[in-house]
Formats: sequence, structure tokens, C-alpha cells
Amino acid sequence: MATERRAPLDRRRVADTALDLLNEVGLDGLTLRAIARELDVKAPALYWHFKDKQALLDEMATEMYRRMVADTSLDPADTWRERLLKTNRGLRAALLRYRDGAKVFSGSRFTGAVHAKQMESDLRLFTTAGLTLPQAVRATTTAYVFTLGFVTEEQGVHPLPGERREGYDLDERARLMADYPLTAQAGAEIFTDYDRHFEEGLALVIGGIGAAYGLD
Amino acid sequence: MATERRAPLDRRRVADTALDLLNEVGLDGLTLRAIARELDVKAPALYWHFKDKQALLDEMATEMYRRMVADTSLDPADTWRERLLKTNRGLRAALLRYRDGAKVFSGSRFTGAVHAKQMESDLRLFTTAGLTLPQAVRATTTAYVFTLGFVTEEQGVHPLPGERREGYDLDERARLMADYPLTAQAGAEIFTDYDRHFEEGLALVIGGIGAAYGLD
DNA sequence: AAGCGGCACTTAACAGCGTTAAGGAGATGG
DNA sequence: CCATCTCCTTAACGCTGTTAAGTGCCGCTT
Repeated sequence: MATERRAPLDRRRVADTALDLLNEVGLDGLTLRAIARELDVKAPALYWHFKDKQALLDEMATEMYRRMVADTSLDPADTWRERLLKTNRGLRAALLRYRDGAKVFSGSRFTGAVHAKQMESDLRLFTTAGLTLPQAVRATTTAYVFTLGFVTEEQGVHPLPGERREGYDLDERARLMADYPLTAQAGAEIFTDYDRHFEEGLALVIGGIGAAYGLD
Repeated sequence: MATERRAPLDRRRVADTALDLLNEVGLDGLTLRAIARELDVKAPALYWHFKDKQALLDEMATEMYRRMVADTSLDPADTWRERLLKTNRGLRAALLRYRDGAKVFSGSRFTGAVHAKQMESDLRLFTTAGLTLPQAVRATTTAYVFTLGFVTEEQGVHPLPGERREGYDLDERARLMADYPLTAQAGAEIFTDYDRHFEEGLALVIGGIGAAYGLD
């Protein structure tokens, strides 16, 4: 009887499966037992590959980053503006691909030096464009934390694109804010059309960089 | 024997105590049993005041916000730049006051409409300065998510001001990035002097707002 | 061919978690 | 004096991350 033996696990396969599961159950439901079940294995088996759950989350964040890089086509001839647009749109898309993606990402650290290659490319492009290294770091990380903060807020309302978390009724909010007309009106502006608002916010940041560092 | 009876709890007192405890044990160690112990009560007693743990975290975030407002002195005659500086410096200070403050804050929703008053004041100031309401919303929330993202990253390295999380050895990082000279050099720029870098990032955002909306 | 070491996993168990159900003491009000 | 309401306790539930110990199988040496 050819009882096929499952190929042994490895860190990548575990992280892959965990990311798939994340989209179904969310970060709260992402237990080691559930991940193990998906891999046809018992929970303690995961401790052979990861020293603890955080190490697995770190690998998941790293995998998210790898997919982001794979999906972002960078051109050495990009202008610095194009580069900032590409990388931050790519980052947002990568985070939005997974339920609680921003939380997982910002709560973890990369395993190894995966991010060095892109970072080096960005910094070279920015310094070539005339910035000092500290300025280049400031520009890229300011855009980075903007995007991370933006998606964190966004996923608080939309766990996945198209899904809406409960407790965000715009009409009810407007009624609660009746004594504050601008705030009431702002609700519609805050909780809709995240795509456009991301673009506008990112444009503000990029515009600020150009103005401050005398670029273009 | 005058066995004093403890005054009954209320939501604020519980949230207060939980915030104090948060600074000692961090978000992971913030269990209902530990909070209850601090209040001289058993864990299930908390369920009289909160429907679940998330409701308590929401109250904690609300309390953080109240303290932020109390510590920030706003002037109706502020220029829009002054206002953005004050509110975002105040927000960062409020988040930094507690271990994992940014995580607690961004993972929770305010109870009630506490934030409406400040928001209304900000929006009025911005629209008076010549912005449309959508522009005012975009300006304030872009700065807001920048600050939130910044402190989230900051607290990943410095749980509390002065404390340093393990695993952030700059020399080791530099060695790991040996093949990427700019990235290696950037480490010193990224992981030090968060105060100054926050100011510079915030200045970039504010500069972008001024430039985009033709202010001043 | 036999034995052996190490890899990759299982079984069993532990303390601690959020949460619920049921009950009880003390004040309040009729 | 009993009923009611408030605020809390005791006991227990299922589930979590994690550790300890054991087991079967592979490749290697003798």
C-alpha cells in the first residue's frame, strides 16, 4: 500500500499556509493548532521549525515582504517620485492582501536581510538625485510610516477590501456628532474611498519631500 | 473592627489602573486577572463594568486620548501649522507615555464622542485658513497616520523612552548589511534620535500640506 | 547486515488565558 | 420584613502557547 509520506515541512511552507489561513480566520483565530491542522500535523511539530509563535509571525511578515518585492517592478531609471509612488503603493497592496496584514507586519521583524536589496536601491536612487543619506532615509521612512499607519487604520474599518467591520455606521456616527457639524460631515470623507485618500495623502508626503529638499 | 469597604469600581478607575499596569507588564502581560489583582478584586468582577476585554482596551485608549487633550494647550488663534505641530507632538507624547501605547491606541475605538471636540476645533481652524473640508480632513488625517505609524515603529525599538528592546544591535546589523553600504550606514540614521526624526518627518508632511493647498 | 544517530514528528501534559454561570452579601425602598 | 438591585465571588469551561518525553524512519558507519 503506497501510503505517501508527506514531504517534511520547512519555514516557508508553514508561513505560506499560515498566511492563507490568516485571511480566513484573522489574527485572533490564527492559532498554532489551526495552522498545524492545515498542514496535516500536530501543533508541537511547528516548534521544530520555529522557536515560538513570534518567530512564525516574523517569517510571515518576511514572506509578505518577499511577495511585495516580487509584485513591484522597479526601474533603476525611476525618478525619485516614481520610486516613492511604486514602493508605497506596493507596500499598501501587500498589506491589504491579508486580513490584519498591517498588524502582523508592524508587529514583526524580518528574518535575515531580505529588505536590504530594495533599500539599497532606493537609497542609491535618492542620493543620486541629490539628497544626502540622512535626507534619503528621512524621505523614505516618512513615506513608509505614513503608509503603514494608513493601512492600519484602513484595516480597522475594512479587514479585507470589500469587507466592512461592524460598528462603523456612518448615519449613526453623524447623529452622535450632531453638535459638531464639521466633524459630522467629515465622517463621509474619512470612512470612504480609501484608495483615493491614500493617493492624496501620499502625494502630500511626496510633495513635502520635494519642497523640503529642493528636488526637481 | 472598621473593615473599610472598598468604593465600588467604575470604568475610569479600571482603565486608569490598567494603564498603570500596562507600563509595568506590557500588552502581553496585561491580563484580566492581573488588572483585577491590582484593584483588589477577582477577574470576573470586571465583566460587570465591561462586556469583554476589548471594551476595557477601548476605555484605555479613550483615557489616553483624554490625557492627551488635557496636556495639549490649544489656542483658537493658532496658525494651522502650529496646530498640526501641537496636536501631533501631543499625540506622540501621549502614546509614548505607555508601553505598547501605539498598539493599544490603534487597536481600539473610542467610547462615545470624546474626540469630536478637538476634531471640530481643528477642522474649523483649517477651513477658516482657506481649505475645503475634504482638504482639511486629508491634511489632519495624513499627519495623524504618520504620527501613529511613526510611534508604532519607535515603540518596536523603544518600548518606553530610555528602554531598548533586544535584538537591535547596530554593529551586528551593519555587519549583516556589509554588501549594502548605504543600507548599512542608514542603520545609525534609522535607529537613533527618534525625537529629531519625528520632527523632521512631521515637517515634511506639514510642508507638503502647505505646498499642495497653497497655504501661507 | 546490524546498529546507530539524528531528523521530524506525536502524545501527553501544564499553567494560564478570556469568559460564563450561579450564587451571595449589602444597601435601598416599600 | 421582605423584595430588589448592585456589585462582587466561587467554580468551572474550553482554548491557548509551550515543554517534555517518546517514536518511527532515513542514511551512514562498521
